[in-house]
Amino acid sequence: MAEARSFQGKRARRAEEKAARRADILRVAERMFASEPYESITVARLAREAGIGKGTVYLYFPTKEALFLTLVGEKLQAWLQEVLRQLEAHEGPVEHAVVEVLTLSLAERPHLLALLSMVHSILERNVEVRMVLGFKMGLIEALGPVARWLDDAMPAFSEGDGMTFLLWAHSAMVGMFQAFAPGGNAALALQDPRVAVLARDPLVALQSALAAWLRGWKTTGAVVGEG
Amino acid sequence: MAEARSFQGKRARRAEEKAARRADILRVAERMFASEPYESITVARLAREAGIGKGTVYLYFPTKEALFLTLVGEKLQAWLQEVLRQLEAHEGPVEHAVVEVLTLSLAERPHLLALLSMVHSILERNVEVRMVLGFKMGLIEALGPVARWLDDAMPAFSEGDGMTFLLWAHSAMVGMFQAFAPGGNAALALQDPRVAVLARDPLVALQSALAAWLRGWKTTGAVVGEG
Amino acid sequence: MAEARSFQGKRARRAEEKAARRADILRVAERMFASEPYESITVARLAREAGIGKGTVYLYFPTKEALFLTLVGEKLQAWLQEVLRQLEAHEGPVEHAVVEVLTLSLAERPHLLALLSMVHSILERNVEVRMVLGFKMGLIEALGPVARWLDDAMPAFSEGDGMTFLLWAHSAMVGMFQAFAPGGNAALALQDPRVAVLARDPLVALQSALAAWLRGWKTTGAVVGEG
Amino acid sequence: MAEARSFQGKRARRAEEKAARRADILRVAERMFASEPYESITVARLAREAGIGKGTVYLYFPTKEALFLTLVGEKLQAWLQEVLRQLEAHEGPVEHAVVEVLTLSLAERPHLLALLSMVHSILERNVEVRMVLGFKMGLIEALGPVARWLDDAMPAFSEGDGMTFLLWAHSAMVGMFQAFAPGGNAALALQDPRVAVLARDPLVALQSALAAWLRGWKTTGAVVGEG
DNA sequence: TATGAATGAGTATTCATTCAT
DNA sequence: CATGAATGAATACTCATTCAT
Repeated sequence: MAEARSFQGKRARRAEEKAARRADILRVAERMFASEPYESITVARLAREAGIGKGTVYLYFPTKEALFLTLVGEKLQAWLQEVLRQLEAHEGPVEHAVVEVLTLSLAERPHLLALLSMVHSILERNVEVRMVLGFKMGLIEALGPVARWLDDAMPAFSEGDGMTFLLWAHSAMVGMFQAFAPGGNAALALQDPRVAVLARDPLVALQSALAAWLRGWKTTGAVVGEG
Repeated sequence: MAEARSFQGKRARRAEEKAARRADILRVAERMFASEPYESITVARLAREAGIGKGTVYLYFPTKEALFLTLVGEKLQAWLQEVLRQLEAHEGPVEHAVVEVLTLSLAERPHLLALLSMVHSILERNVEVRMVLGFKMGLIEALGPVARWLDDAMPAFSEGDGMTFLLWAHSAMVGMFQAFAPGGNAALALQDPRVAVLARDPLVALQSALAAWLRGWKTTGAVVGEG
Repeated sequence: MAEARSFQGKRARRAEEKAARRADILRVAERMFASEPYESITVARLAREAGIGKGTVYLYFPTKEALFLTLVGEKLQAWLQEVLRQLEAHEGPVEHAVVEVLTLSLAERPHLLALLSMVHSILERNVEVRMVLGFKMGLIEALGPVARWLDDAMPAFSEGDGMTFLLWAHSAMVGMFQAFAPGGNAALALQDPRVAVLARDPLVALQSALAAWLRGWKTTGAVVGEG
Repeated sequence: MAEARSFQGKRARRAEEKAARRADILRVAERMFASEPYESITVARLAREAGIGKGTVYLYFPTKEALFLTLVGEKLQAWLQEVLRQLEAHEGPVEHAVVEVLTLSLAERPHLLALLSMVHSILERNVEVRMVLGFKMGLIEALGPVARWLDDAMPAFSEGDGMTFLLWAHSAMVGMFQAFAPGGNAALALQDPRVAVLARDPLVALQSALAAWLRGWKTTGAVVGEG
């Protein structure tokens, strides 16, 4: 029995170590992504910076894409939990709170938008359907509580409108980030005064857009996705 | 095939013939993009399907990216011109017309959204700043008349709001297309009933979102340049 | 008869024009080669700078290599003619004159060495045997008089030694130029003090080497090339 | 073929095994270069003939040029070591020994001259300065002992003359090889009796030229760096 | 003659992933 | 468990030359 416990202990310790190493890898990936584009991050360098072997990365994640998809999922869930927490503690008009909470919490996570914008390009290639599905189900799980809170708290919202609003918001976030905070040469081009009218602050634009949506909200009816 | 090879062996000596061949190449590119992702399109195959030599493609476009950027620009301008035409001929409430015209004309151009969603990934890499700038200036030129029409026709719009609305709409279009009409495995995953709540019709969503924006519109002030 | 003469005149004028245009092309090629490596010179740019069409270049030279081979031949012949002229007018010891004339006249033709060093790499590829042979026969024709002059004027030389010496000199010129006046990164590397011992002035080295050969000359016997 | 594939499937984990595989690659490169020009050798074929994957080549050498530069360096050092060994064991007049040793040892290494003649064309393009510098420093290290031996053993040599003589010899070797043992169509042209006077045996010419230099040697003074 | 539009061969290199050790 | 050596697929672009006009 002592032996068994010891074995259990070992396994537990092992499991802890594994989780820690997995977290390590994700942390390194996050740090790297903060300063360089996805394509320029090689698994070899990621492993080296994490102090492990290349092959070891593949003991924890089946592919490079899966690794970053996991990262996005975690950051997204953490953000949504924080959003829910802040919403539940809000004061003043709910519409105002919703807009504020969403945009301000996003401002504190500068890389989240870049990660989110990457999801579709990543999801669409090199990841198995099963994993995409897993990600999306995790997303629903994270969105759910916020959506339900919105359904309840927003006077103009009928059931399901919370989720619709969140999906719209997500689309706007991604679209505006790509348009107003592009990378590479597009960023340089945006600095030219001749195209100044196209240069907007992504978070300001998002804020205005979300507020307008809420002001003009009209329930969309029981929306159930097309098959 | 015979049609595609219509130019083979001939030499485009007059500006007219050269423009025709250029248009030919763009047409082939458009056709190919309609059925496969950008990355899988090789210049060699594009040339073969156009019935010309690889090198000939490079007589008309400096790079593969420039070719597709030109394609997007042309389709975008054509769409915006059509939008303006329909807006000027609209009947009934202007808000309703704006939403209808934008979404219905988009529905008639099934590949435009895919092209638009590609722009940022293309612009951000492999294209010279000068060319990005050229594209963006062309975009402004095409957006301008529509934006001004909106400024005038929309009671709730102050000067500049037309352009802001169009930029928001563009962002929403791109973001919603990526979220609701993804490619590859993401499309397959979206068909699973467990994530049905994430599966929306992109054009319906866009329509509702644009309408909500207009209903809730509150002038954003004279927004110029980056905030 | 008048008509025939007129025709002859036309032909003659045409012939003159052709020669002039051919010379034009060579002059432009020479100017370009003076400031950039052979590989970076494109026929298209050469034609443009000469104010003619690409195809026109090929009316005067069968290949790019042939064009430059012709250029080398002309410069080489001009140089050897000048060398002979100066040798015939020399004063003082003949050995000294030979070395001086060869190196000083070379110093006045800064690009000749680069052209000469190119010959073998060019000859070995893309030029028909017949043309290589023509070049070499022209070379013999130009070397001949100088070689014979050397045979006569140099006390230590037997018949044939003049040509042998010239061939040795040519080899040394090419070898030393490649070693001591390289292009690209090799030139940069040579500037490093750690390899200073390898950095020599090519003309000084050539001068010393030629002088040493003459001082130590011993007739090599009737050398007739291996078949 | 079986021999070439001796490593296939194995993994070189120890430094010893890695050195062996590296040597293997160099050996294959040497064999290929013996029968075809550098440009026609593709890394893909090199790898196939070595029984390894394309990528594996790049595990051992950063570029194709670096691979061949390494090859030249190794052969050159081996040759110079052999030269020094034979010089130290020479009998009879030192001048005679120097000429004999240099030319005869070269005759036993038929591909060395081709390799050496390639160096400048390779060094001048596609290789980083650092690597050129490394090559040149290795060259100095290999030349040094021979140069010093010459300084001591040759009565006519002052300090530094040994190195000067070796550099001259190197230039003559390269120049004469290119002139008298060309490749491609130039070789064919040289067989024509009309240019027989240009056809010399490169090693015989080198031998005579070196002997003449030594006979006529006059110290050049302490030559250091560029003149 | 002159033109320039058309052609198409040709290749080094990276990097995610596997699997022998 | 961990490692890192080995793998190999995959592709835009240039430019000398030709030949229809």
